[in-house]
Amino acid sequence: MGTLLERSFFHRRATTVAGGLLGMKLVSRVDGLLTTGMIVEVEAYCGAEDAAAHSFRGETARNRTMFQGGGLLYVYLIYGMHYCANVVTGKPGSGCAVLIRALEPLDGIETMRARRGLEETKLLTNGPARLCQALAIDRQLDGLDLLAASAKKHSHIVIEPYRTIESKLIERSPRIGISREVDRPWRFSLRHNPFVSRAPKFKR
DNA sequence: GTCAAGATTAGT
DNA sequence: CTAATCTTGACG
Repeated sequence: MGTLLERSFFHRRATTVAGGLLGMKLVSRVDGLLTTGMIVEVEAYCGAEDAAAHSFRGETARNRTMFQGGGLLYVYLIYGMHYCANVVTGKPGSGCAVLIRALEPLDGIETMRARRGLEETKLLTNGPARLCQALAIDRQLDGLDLLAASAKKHSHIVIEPYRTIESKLIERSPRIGISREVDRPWRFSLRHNPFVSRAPKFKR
């Protein structure tokens, strides 16, 4: 087991936390099955100052967790069929979070293959909804505290330090799949990592 | 109440 | 390129 992060790690700007999450290990224990992966791609979303964020227009039943403060897991359903996982950042009320977009599979790869119905390792966790399916993350886990890892809990999700990433290996680019605030370079990914969902692209 | 769009993915 | 699939938020 690795070291547990401090709450203060998450109480910073979403863009800062986003860069800090690269190289860390996302650990899932669901149904007694362990699956983990190194975070290689994320995107920052920040409340009232970011029209692309779910929290932009204030708190609703769906985005409630985004306003509960750093260190919680925010999970939402998109396109009626896919789940996406975010790490809430900032202080309560700020409505900021970091979307986990891709992982490099580490432990429990056979479990991931079974959940995804695929053999190809590269397609297991290289997308926000794909990694949720591989690690069995769904709306039931929304609001879970990433710092309250308890061996007693049937299911838990935690993040722990894994690799130190040099800043020169971090690439910033525009976020994917949004229609507002399209030029903000708030997507962070590890250069040369084959599990990044899509090659970074910039407007020309 | 009605309705279009959505932080995506898999398949043609 | 498009279907899949359904919740959410905007508007009246």
